[in-house]
Amino acid sequence: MARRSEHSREQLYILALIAAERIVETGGLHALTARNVADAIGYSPGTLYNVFENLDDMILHLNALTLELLFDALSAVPVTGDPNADVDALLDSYLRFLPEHPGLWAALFDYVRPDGAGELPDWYQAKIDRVLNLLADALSPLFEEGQPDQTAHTARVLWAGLHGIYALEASGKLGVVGDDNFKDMAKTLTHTFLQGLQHKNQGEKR
Amino acid sequence: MARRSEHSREQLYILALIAAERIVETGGLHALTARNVADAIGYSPGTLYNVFENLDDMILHLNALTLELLFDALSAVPVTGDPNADVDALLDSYLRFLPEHPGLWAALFDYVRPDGAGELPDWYQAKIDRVLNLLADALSPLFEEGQPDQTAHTARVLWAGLHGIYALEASGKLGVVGDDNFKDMAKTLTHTFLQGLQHKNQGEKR
DNA sequence: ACCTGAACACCGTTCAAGT
DNA sequence: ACCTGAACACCGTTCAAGT
Repeated sequence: MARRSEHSREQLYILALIAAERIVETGGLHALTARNVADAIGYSPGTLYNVFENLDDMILHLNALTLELLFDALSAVPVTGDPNADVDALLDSYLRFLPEHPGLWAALFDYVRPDGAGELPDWYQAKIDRVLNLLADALSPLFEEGQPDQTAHTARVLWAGLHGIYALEASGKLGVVGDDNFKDMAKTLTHTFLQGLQHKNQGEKR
Repeated sequence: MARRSEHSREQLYILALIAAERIVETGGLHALTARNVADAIGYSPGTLYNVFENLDDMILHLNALTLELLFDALSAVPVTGDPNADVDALLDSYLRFLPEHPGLWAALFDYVRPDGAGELPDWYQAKIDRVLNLLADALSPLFEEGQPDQTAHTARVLWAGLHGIYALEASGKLGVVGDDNFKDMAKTLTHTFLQGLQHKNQGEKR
């Protein structure tokens, strides 16, 4: 049968990702199946495997798109050079982004890759690094020059911490909570953490 | 057929959870299926549904057990009343616990409940609260009396933050990393956060 | 009362067959 | 070259039938 070619490979790619977002937005991560995506774009399951290696690969591409959108949102905030103000502005932008794309966010962080999936591909790694670098730049005035590793490490810690709050709080894993509580917790973490960074030198040696 | 009753309901319950731990330890969360657990304990899939409501319920019970084990480990650390020392001791105990039970930990935090699963049951919520209270107790000297809400909130933030580091770092979602890096990040978060708490009053108003 | 195992409605993935 | 749709080996869950 077939040879429809009503859409190019690139069109199928973007159609699939748009459908995937809608599906996960509507029915959660469990609804994000190859058959559902295929149905949504009017092709057979097999066609997806012409565009993506497998479902894991498709979700990876979806998540890469999310990281791009987040990068765009975060890179739009002006940098003043004051770490408190800059991190706060990034946080606000982040907190605005999340509720606009709950499905994408769930796919980015709730999705667990199969055991044999191996390391993240370089092109994906680069998208993560780009976001982390924005945060590291905002934090950098708190570190002496020539401590890029230390700065990057700190940015990763804060980013991971924020994710943890999202993962536990917004998904209800800590129990009874509204999702505005998520914002409070994110702000507590960020402000307290920044405060700690600024007083690190006065503290006792580890 | 059947009516073997070689094991009581309680025996089946514990057998299933032990098998579930071994399976997730060996083959990851994706291998944790009703059929695999049933095979491992020598019963048919249907029997599991006699003991548990469904697979979600089984994993919830597995996770409750993990929280109990963690509580036991954490509650064994002596409390001195010095928040720095006490939180550090809790952190060390936590960091020792994780690598001893990687499978249990993956089930606790990587498992995403289906959308229709509803709120966490009270008995499960209680297990979470018990662990969080240990952390809140250690932090309490940093807060004035009569601020139990503030203390609990802060404990949740730190706990969620640590989880985020585990979730992103130990699962490779931030990219190239060894798992000893996880410990470094956990310590950075905890120490910086504690430092921030101690200097909160001197800081500028939010 | 307890357990089985077949059945139902799903999965991800592959691939011969068609155009 | 591209797409289909059947096929394979799986899922979670239910339930008539057996002891």
